[in-house]
Amino acid sequence: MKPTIYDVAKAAGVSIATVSKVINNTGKMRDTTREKVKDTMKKLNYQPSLMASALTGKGTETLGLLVPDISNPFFSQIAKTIEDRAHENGMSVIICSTDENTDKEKKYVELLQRKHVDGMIVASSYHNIEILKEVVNRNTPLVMLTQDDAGLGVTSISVDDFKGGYEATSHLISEGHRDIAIIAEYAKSSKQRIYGYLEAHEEQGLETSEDHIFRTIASIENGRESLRKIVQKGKVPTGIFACNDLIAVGVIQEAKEMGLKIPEDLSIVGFDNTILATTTVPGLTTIAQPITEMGNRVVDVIISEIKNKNQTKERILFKPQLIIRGTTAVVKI
Amino acid sequence: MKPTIYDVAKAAGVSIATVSKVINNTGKMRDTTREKVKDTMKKLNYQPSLMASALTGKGTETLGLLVPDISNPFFSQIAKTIEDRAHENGMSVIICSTDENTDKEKKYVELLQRKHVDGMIVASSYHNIEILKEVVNRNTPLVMLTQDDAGLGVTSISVDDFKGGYEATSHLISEGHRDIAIIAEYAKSSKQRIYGYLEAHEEQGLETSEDHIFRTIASIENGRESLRKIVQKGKVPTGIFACNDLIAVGVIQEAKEMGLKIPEDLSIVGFDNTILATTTVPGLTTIAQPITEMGNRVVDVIISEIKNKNQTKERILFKPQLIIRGTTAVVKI
DNA sequence: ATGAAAGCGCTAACAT
DNA sequence: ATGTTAGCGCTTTCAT
Repeated sequence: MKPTIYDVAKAAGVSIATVSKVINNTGKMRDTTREKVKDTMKKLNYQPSLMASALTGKGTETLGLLVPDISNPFFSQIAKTIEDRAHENGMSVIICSTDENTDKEKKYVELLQRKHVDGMIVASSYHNIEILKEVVNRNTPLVMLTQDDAGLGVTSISVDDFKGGYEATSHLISEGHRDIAIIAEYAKSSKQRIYGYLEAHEEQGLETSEDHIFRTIASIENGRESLRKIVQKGKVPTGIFACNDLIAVGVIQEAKEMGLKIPEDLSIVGFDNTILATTTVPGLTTIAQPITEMGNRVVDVIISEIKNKNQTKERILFKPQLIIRGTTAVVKI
Repeated sequence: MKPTIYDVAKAAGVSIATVSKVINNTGKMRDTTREKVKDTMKKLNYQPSLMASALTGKGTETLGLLVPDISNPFFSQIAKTIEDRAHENGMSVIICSTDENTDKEKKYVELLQRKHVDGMIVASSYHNIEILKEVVNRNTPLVMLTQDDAGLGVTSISVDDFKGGYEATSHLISEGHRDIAIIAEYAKSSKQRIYGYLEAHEEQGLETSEDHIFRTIASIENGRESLRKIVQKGKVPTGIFACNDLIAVGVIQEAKEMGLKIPEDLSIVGFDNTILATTTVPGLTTIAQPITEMGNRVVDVIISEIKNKNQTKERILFKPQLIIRGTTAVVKI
């Protein structure tokens, strides 16, 4: 079965200390010895146990990533860049989908701690703050992605949600829309997007009303349902700002089934600029998050925190970018 | 910092053996003792180290999952169900995207072994068979997903690719298409789909030619490029069977830019039935893989292999299902 | 019913 | 230059 350091030592005729040294490329020794050990490692197909070494104080070289749902394209896309960057740095990542469920979050966070992950990236939004605080107290580097720091005093990386909401809404307003609904998520980030939505209206001296603000959880089905709710409320708005692409797609699909023409009868702006935004017809006008940059950055940050703890914490906001495609147009009079 | 079993033992006034027993719910002891220990575990917020226990022979409660690319919706969707099912069974999963790169596969497989994963699910297609053999030899349960067993003698779970290819093609043929191209991947599964494509033709006494078989790697961009190549070759076929939805979407997009009407000028069938198939316009006719069932099944299998090794190995084929949407129509005369 | 102690595979000080 | 040894946090057998 799996050879251990002892097997290698015996086969190479040296002590385990020597083997350990060649594994870690530390210490000094005769070149011939090093070669001999390397050879026998290869011959035995020896693979040092990361668990054993982690137990002696070294890291586990694994990162934990908490997302709401890995099957949501936004998260799978960002997970991919996180994974790539992590591997470039010799780390792998355990992905957990919380389904925006506080119990699951708790369970997964504890699990990740028991697995001794070297750091945790939290891109999931429902929080049991106490749990996360525990993590921080226990000195496990933790950074928030797509989220504010929830009062934890950790660094957070996200897009400028306020600005994104502002730009999405301003675009609609500039096209003449005066009756704009917003479908947000429950997450904090959505709150900022709502504020941006409000700000854009206010700036133009436009009224807003609670009636135009809807909330749901990200999924195509929920997007459809939201549109149904909006329509039930009475007058159909001319524009909808959906706080993510998944919801926007749902709105598009439902609108079509209702016989609403897009963008003639209804303009839609999404958020995220995932792969979905390019596959709808018309293409989805949306607010792009710099997914790759954010993913890379978050692992850079967490790795530097792992290397030398107590880095200064920051709140990093990336610039959102309005991508105009076909789901928005000048409002019909 | 993190409390250990010693801290708990000391605080509770018992030995670590006793604490271990309550952690694992083994052995007998006075109820009061058990309670006392439980209480102090709670008070100290103690979380047993999985690494330490793994080192003593228990499992790591971790599964490794190798996929070509987690940002491909098919894989992120199946990863989600795998993750869910795994967690239901107290296991978490480390996901690695190989990018269909043999070197990466090798690197990740070794990594996963060093991390002592209890089992590995391989849904990635380019194989360094030797590496995988090593895994099997070392007695780490391994099951192939979406792939045949590559001569490893392990159980494999996939859709019936041959049948899927046959049905996709037959559908096109039944709509009157006589000039059908196929865009496949390099994977083994694609080979089966090609055979299905061939079979469907043969059954109808229709000619086929190598000229109509194209290969690429799954991505929208490669789908677009493939269509360009097909067009360059001369006569544009009336039907295209793309071996996955991503490629199909690329074909649709490129076709539109070329001014080709879908399905009037070109009928398209995809494969997978991912979220993308519902967002295109028209909706994508595609071959559905039972993603949830396959995902659940694969973890059930691997878990039973982990529990009692040497399960009988099988080749499990799920039934594909043709989902007719809007990208296919009777051929124009 | 409870505890002492050996051992899992490795690292890192300390000897030689 | 190389080896000895004491942990790391836990499980498990064997005593008590």
